[in-house]
Amino acid sequence: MTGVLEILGKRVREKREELGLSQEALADVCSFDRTYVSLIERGKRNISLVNLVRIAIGLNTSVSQLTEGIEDGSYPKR
Amino acid sequence: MTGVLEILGKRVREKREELGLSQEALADVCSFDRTYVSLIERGKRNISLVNLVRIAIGLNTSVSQLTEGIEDGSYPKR
DNA sequence: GTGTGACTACAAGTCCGTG
DNA sequence: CCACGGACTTGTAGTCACA
Repeated sequence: MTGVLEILGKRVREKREELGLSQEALADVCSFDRTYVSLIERGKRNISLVNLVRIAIGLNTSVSQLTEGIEDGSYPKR
Repeated sequence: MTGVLEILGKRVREKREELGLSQEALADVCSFDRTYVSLIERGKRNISLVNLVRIAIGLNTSVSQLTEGIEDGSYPKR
């Protein structure tokens, strides 16, 4: 019963490493702080939709791909 | 360029009306305030991922469906 | 039944640093 | 190169009275 944020973070990390980017490099592309990318990947931040789009673009993917199947068995704990 | 929030709001409204729900009824299902649903549908709120999941569940759909193709601002696209 | 502005509390996000 | 922390500013969450 992993939370949605952990699932997303895991996918972001996978995608990022596929592209051979460091957290800093990704942060640079998305104009995020380097520590923020770290927080997202570890599921520590409840990312907003517009930032989700920025990340998706930086990873050369789409929001719907990043969030595919994310609601199954993982209702947010608020 | 139409913002991603407007696109999302439009889809939420479409889905909601398809189900024959009022904003109040949807808000009830998602445990949101009635006015918050209104804000989302009008694209006035940069909704977070966990709330996106709640809305998706309340609408009997998925986050990835709601966010399909929103990153390039090309809404209808077919 | 819905749109809107305003409001407060707290999370998001930045910037400095450390091991 | 990354995890993590402290201190800080910006913005969202969530709600209300009223249009």
